[in-house]
Amino acid sequence: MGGTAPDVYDRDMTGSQDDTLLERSRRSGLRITGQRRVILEVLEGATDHPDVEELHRKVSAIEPGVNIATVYRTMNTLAEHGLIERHTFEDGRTRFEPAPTDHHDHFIDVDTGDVIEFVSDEIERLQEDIARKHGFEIVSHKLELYVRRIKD
Amino acid sequence: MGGTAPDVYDRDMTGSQDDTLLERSRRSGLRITGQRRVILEVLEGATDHPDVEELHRKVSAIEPGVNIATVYRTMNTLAEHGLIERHTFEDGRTRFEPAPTDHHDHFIDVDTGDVIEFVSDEIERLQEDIARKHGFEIVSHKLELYVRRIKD
DNA sequence: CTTGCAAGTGCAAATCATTTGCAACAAGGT
DNA sequence: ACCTTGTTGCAAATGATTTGCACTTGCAAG
Repeated sequence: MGGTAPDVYDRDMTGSQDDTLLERSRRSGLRITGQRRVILEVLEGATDHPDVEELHRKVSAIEPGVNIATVYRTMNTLAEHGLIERHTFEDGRTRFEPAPTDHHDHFIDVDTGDVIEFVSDEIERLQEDIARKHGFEIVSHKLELYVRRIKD
Repeated sequence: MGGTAPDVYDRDMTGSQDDTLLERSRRSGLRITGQRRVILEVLEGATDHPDVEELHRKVSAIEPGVNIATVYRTMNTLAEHGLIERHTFEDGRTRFEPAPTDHHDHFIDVDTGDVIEFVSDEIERLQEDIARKHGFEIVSHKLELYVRRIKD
């Protein structure tokens, strides 16, 4: 039974310094500007998968005057450097999350719009099998389960 | 990259009423206008999952003068009636396919852009399990495997 | 510290995909 | 043939995202 649900994300890296988005950005050679610092902070603190507008709102709450075009540009830059991941769910809007260390898929609660992450090695394995059976190798994949909470 | 032209539309008319998009649309109470007839024809003949522009191009080739807004509106109407399905892959554009009789998922060939359908009951079942384990019931889902052909 | 300059930013205008208001039109029942 | 109502064309409106341009600012080298 590989059914344990890993809901806890362990950010603690043994011995190493912090592995914040900010540090990783710096290491990627990005310039750390005032507005970027805030954007990164917000991004890191977000448990959900915010879209640009949401980010811009939260960023503006901390430091007003940051243009939304800057948020757009920053997201693009970060994505190019592999520091964040873009998602496009059914709703159309593009949403982001800090680059995950381990792969995971998403539940999208159709009632609340919430996005919840989950992992299943079994499914991952099954996907490989199927792809191979069709003569493909998997480059990446996306699994989205649009769900509704069961009430009892 | 339109590539190879798929022009064999084999329609089995054995004996009784066919189950074309056109017929199903008629049954759904939609008015069959000249432009719709063409759009439906193109849609049915498409093996790939065309986007609006692609559709409009192909439709225009058969009958010029069909406005792209009409294609957009028709796709929305068809989708509302469950006659086609909308997809949003990584590329951003919204693409369509005639409503599948049985559920399936997609391989997207990252080199060619081709979209190939596949089914796996095993995966379907596994998804149910996982959702239930998290206290959800599945409303719908989307599985996209971005793949590359294995050459040996 | 200064300083130079490329990277980053603000702002507005431009793009892209998609939608919509409205007047003209036509499908399909009567 | 007639009427009602769904459809269409067109152009203008949206909404999300990008871009040109002039102006800052990080930051590394002096």
